[in-house]
Amino acid sequence: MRQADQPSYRERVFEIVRDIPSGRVMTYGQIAEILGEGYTARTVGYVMHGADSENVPWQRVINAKGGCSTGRFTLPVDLQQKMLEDEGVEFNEKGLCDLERVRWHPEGFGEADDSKRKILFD
DNA sequence: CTCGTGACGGGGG
DNA sequence: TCCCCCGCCACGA
Repeated sequence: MRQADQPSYRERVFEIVRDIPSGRVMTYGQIAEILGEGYTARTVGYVMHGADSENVPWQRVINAKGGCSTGRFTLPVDLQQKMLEDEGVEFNEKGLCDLERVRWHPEGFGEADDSKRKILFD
């Protein structure tokens, strides 16, 4: 089971993903930045590759453009987008969603209050 | 041990 | 605005 003192690289990522509430999303890079210590968007994506067999809401992790990066194989983009739309996330005709609106900020990291962000454009 | 790969990201053309 | 290229790092062959 556990590799003794193995910090379980994958588990770190899943722990954060499980904390993402329905209707919200996080990007690969965002998760990598929070974990730090050698984690990059690239590696987080690698970990998420096997997330479908884990007990995590993998569909809530998308790329920095606001779209789904699945589809190459394993899982179709349409499925992930459909699942997110089912949670209330809206996508435009380009298959992108408004990250400023649906991005989830874990407690203790950066600003959890996205209500202030709107002032920047007002 | 070395080499290539990938559910990414961001800068430049 | 869209497309291409290079950098990042854990993993498997």
